[in-house]
Amino acid sequence: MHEATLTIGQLADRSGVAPSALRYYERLGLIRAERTGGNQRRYARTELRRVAFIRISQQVGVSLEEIREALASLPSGRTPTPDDWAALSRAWRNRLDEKIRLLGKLRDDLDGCIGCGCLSLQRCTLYNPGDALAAEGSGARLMLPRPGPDAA
Amino acid sequence: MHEATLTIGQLADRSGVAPSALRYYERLGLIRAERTGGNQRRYARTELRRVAFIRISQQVGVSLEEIREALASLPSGRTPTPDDWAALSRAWRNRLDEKIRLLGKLRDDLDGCIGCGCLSLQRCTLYNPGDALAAEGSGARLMLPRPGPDAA
DNA sequence: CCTTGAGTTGAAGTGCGCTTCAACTCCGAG
DNA sequence: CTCGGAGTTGAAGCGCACTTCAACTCAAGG
Repeated sequence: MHEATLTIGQLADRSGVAPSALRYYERLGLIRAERTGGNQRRYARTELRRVAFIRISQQVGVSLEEIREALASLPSGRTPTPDDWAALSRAWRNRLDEKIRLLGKLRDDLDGCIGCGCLSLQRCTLYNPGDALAAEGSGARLMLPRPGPDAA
Repeated sequence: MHEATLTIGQLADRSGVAPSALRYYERLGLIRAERTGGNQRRYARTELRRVAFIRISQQVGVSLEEIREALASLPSGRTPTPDDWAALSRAWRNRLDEKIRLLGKLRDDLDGCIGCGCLSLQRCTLYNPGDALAAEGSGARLMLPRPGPDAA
């Protein structure tokens, strides 16, 4: 009881993430696991934190690849300290702030567009997400929606 | 010569949405087009507004299916008036407000968690998927509680 | 030892939001 | 009338984030 490591089922239960997803994360290099003699995964408890970070980041709209890159900034040799995590979280916080700001702008623009009836026009600030984001965000690439790269 | 209707290429140029996407939207019932004798699509200019609404909504993280439902609330008989659009936009505005609120909460929680080191714990408000901050990105995924016979 | 439930793998499937392709038609300028 | 770019279709493919499946092994209780 309360052992040093977790089975995949235990990690799944505690994190709320399906085992299949955890295996998938591992394949992508987002989390790690040791193996028992019988080849079963055993997770260090710190992996719980990584999984939490992954899910939280996803809620902010970050892709797994980007999350992988972020996690790669954690020290590989030692167990990450609270400071290590704080550094990551700060970066995400900026992302959140920027995202909140953009949504606020979108909302205000939407209000404006209700009044002016310009909803269909490109010149409307609502309708040029790329420019609007690039023009103002020092935080760089934010919430470009899914549409393909050459939707031009 | 500023004609009454637009070809798919014209609509694509003016809306910034690829023709293939426009056909896809039509298949899903998000936009409509008349046909020429030769079976080519001709779009009423009001479709521009629908397309704009679609793209804006996607930025807020709404799925095409939900957008379809929203658009279905527009009057089918007549051309939607500014008031019709305003009603839709108001609903979206609420959505934006809610989303902004959730992101703010996420940010504050993240701050709190940096301090308390609870990033890995379920009791952390960050980690409660119930809020379904659906994020944008590839298809709004709900963080479904794991399917399966947990209860069984 | 036997059984049972949890875990293992690679491969294939799913859903969304499209894009690409092949094969064909339309339409307007010359 | 010819030509070529724009348009048409259904079917297939893609990228992401997973899930499901089949076939198998492991681990622990009786």
